[in-house]
Amino acid sequence: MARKTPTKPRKNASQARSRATVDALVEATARILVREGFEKASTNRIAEVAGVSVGSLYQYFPSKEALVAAVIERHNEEIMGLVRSALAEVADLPIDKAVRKLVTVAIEAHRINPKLHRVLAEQIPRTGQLKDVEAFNREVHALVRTYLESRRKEMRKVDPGLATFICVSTIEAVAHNTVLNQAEMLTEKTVRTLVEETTRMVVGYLR
Amino acid sequence: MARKTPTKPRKNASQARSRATVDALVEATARILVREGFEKASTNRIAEVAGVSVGSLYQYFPSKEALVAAVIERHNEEIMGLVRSALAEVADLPIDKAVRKLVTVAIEAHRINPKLHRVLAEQIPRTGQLKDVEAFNREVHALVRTYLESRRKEMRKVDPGLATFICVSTIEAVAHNTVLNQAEMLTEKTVRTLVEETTRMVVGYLR
DNA sequence: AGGAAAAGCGAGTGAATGCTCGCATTATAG
DNA sequence: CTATAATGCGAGCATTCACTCGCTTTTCCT
Repeated sequence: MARKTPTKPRKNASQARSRATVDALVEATARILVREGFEKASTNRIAEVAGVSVGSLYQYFPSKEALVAAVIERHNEEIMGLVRSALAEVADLPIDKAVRKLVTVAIEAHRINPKLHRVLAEQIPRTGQLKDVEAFNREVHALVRTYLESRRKEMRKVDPGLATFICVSTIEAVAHNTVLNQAEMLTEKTVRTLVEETTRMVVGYLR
Repeated sequence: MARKTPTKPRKNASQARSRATVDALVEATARILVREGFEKASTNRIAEVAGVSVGSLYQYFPSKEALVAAVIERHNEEIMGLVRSALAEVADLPIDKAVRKLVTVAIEAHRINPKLHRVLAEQIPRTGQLKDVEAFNREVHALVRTYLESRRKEMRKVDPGLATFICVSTIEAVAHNTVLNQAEMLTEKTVRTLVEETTRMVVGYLR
């Protein structure tokens, strides 16, 4: 005997098969977004690419939006993982070492899947995921700010909130533009130079 | 006697009335994008808001995309006007004065119409306007780079291309995030502090 | 084995929307 | 004033697409 009504309206995957279906759907959505663009990502096409029927799609996702949201969440978790562990790793290092690490990680994070990152950035406002992404942003700011405050001795007198804002904006922008504009023609040497220069700028600013 | 076929397929407005129609359409598109969002910007709705019929719309714009492109172009011209004149004004000034001015102008440019700026930024890839926006970006880079090269004496040894990239990215990001995140609660004092801090960072980096 | 629940199916529905086309109205030229 | 071009109109066509529903197949449990 099962809980609730026999026809569960939606969500929840209990058997292994259905979990695979859910994964396939999310994966297919991501692939289509990257390879064919947002407009081609119709529910029918997603189901087709996932090797699943539309009906099944709607058993796990109440709407197309929910699918895109799932992709966004997966991608954000991936990035936040990198950022969190970088900041933990860096907690006891002096400012210059820490900034260098953070710049490096920012670029790495953007390189995970640049095209997906781009498409998602464009689609976030549409999915009502703005709130979640803002939360994600606030977490980054809070973590960086905490670090900066713990290193006040090495720094000149600055408003920590303002300094965090400027540093995070700068690092994020350099990483973003580097990966998205300069396409895939990024030699290791170029990246290293860029990291050095950005680090120099930020560190110079902080002390 | 007129040139060409009597039924001109599209484009071109010769009489005053039709120029007004074109303007109304572009203006209506911008208003809808800002006030109701991209998805509400159907051709029927645009025509309605412009006080014009769909048929007339299609006499001047071959597609919905073309309309959005026109809005983008108008907005970009507005911004480029600011940027060009700022860079001209700044050509003979030392680095610190110049950077301060550029940061100020960047924030001003973003404040022209923040909501429109946001919506357009999201929609650009969809309209095939990417190329035009890249051109616009390249112009900014070229102008800044020329300035920086003319001031080499005041600077440490840096690759001018790299320095331009980092400076433009930074200034753009700070302006962007300031206007888009901090909403409209921007006191003049906050803005001034931000300009000072950003200027300090960039100038410190350059020399 | 057999029954029930879970998972899967896909043709079909209804609504939205980009765009066309034949006609009406307004402006211009002779 | 009249003919012709320019501009404007808006009902409706064609298409796309999110989503539903009745049904079949697979899995689980005893």
